[in-house]
Amino acid sequence: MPEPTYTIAELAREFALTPRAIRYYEDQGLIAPARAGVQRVYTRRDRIRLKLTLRGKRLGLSLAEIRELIDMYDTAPESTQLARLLEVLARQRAKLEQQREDIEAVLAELDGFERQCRDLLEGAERPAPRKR
DNA sequence: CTTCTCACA
DNA sequence: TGTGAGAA
Repeated sequence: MPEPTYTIAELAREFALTPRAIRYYEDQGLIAPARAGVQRVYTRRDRIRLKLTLRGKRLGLSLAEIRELIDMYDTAPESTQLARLLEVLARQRAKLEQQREDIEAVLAELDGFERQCRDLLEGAERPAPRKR
């Protein structure tokens, strides 16, 4: 059985990406498909790397981080790879928690403004009784 | 289908 | 982090 291969259009369809995005990932060093003349030929291995790339993206990792992890996938020993993965994940967790703090601060400020607005509105609808 | 470039968000 | 257009 020969290796199954894929065209860029096939992978684009399978992973719901544009061919352009896949070429962009290649530019960023995440995949390195072979060529048949000028056309890219993707092997099962390229397909796996693309899948790993998308998993990294779901975790919110940068393409540079994903590239580093993917490179280790076929170079560094697994223990090294897993240790590095844990570092990246810890940093990502810290980043998300910081974002959550920032969002909560803005939400609190929003609460304050809303309260002021409602107070003003109430004042207009039910004006203070005039003195007579 | 390909490369490359410029522009845009 | 991508996209779209246009040239070749």
